[in-house]
Amino acid sequence: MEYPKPAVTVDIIIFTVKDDELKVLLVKRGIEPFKNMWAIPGGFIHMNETLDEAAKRELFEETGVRDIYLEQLYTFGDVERDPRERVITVSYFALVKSDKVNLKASTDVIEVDWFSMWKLPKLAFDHKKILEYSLKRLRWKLEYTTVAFQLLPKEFTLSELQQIYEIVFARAFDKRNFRKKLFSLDIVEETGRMQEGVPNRPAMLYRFKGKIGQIVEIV
Amino acid sequence: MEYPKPAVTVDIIIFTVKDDELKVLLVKRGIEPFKNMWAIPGGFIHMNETLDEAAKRELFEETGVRDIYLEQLYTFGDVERDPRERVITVSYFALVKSDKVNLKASTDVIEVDWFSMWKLPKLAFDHKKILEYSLKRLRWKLEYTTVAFQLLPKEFTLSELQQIYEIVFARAFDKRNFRKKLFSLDIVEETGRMQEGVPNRPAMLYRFKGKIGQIVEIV
DNA sequence: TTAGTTAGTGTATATATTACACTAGATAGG
DNA sequence: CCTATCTAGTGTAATATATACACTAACTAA
Repeated sequence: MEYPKPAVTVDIIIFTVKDDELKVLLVKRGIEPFKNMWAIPGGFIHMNETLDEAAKRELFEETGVRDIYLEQLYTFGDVERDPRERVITVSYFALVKSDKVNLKASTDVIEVDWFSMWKLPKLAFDHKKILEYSLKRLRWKLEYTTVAFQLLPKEFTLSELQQIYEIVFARAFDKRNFRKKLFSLDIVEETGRMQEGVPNRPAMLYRFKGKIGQIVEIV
Repeated sequence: MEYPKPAVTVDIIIFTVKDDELKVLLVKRGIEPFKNMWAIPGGFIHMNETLDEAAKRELFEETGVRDIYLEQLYTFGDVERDPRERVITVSYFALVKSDKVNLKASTDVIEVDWFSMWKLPKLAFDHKKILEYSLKRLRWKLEYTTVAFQLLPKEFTLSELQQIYEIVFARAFDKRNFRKKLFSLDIVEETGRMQEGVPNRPAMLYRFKGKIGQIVEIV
């Protein structure tokens, strides 16, 4: 080993939509530096796993969820971003259905919780910057690809889908235009079944028939 | 140092348009592994520089060019991508005007040259994969941002600009529609001066009046 | 039976995209 | 100096896409 090497971590920005809000999963650190402060979950990579594998492992450790939409976001490598030593972090972002998630404090973590993107606590390291960046990417992804369906169950109503978009973009869309555009893309189909147990007119249930992440302009 | 750490490099995909072709700068390696094979230029990061700084330094070392459009592309971290040891590489891509570039073989490099993207030699490491990815990003960038102006001198004709697009996308655009769209974006202005010394009708010279990298749909 | 709630639907207007062909201004060569 | 060659520069009609907008339908709860 000729030269000193930086440490390399992966950080996973895990988004969900829950209680009509865009939320992100944060962990309260149990160790220094930034002990007792909230941070994006992550950890050091192992020498025998790829970056994607490290990200999947971390995601599973934090949420118990596998086989979810996960993509590399950006690599942050400022010299002083970790006060202990040089640490470069490869960030990933993931979209999960919140009801599938089993929050469990893991090693070096005191507490795990969902936070509204509009009411974030003070964050460790440069994690505020990372979250700002990830919101931009999330919006881009929803606008130009089909990743939003990751946030919905297999069968969903069109109003639920539209709500995801309204929550992430923090603005309203026109119902008729939203549907017109969606149908023109030919990525959803009727299941033939209706909502049950709702206190108002039940909506048709649809299913996604495209490919997650495929590039189409949705809104 | 508690855990083993991977080495971290930056690789710079340096694009130019030259002789009516999209070209990429490659170096012939002077050391093992992959000695005498062509590769994307790059090198290990220093402990006291950020990733962006490392990329700028490498770019300058290979080309003598500074202050050029440079952006992070993707981080590649497969376990076996370097046969010696675990190496993670953060790739960047840069756009340069080829006439500003001063090719000079640097440390561990036998030879430096431009290669057409359509006639690439066999490449070291996973560099073929990296170049394929970078072409996608390049096209995306030209389509949705103003980075193409980085490939042109301060004053240029609209045909020269259109040619950049035709070369990168490997297809023809309609001259009238290309100009109509361009003018509607309000990102170029006439200089009032004309081409000189051309053996045909001289074209108006324009200058870019937008901001490099700003997001606008160009084609 | 009524009030409250969400589902579902169509049209007209404005804007953007596409396809397409000729004239203008310069040089080079006979 | 005339002609051929080359690239510059320009407009319109047809089509496709995006936007703005309001009422009726189906269900539950009181």
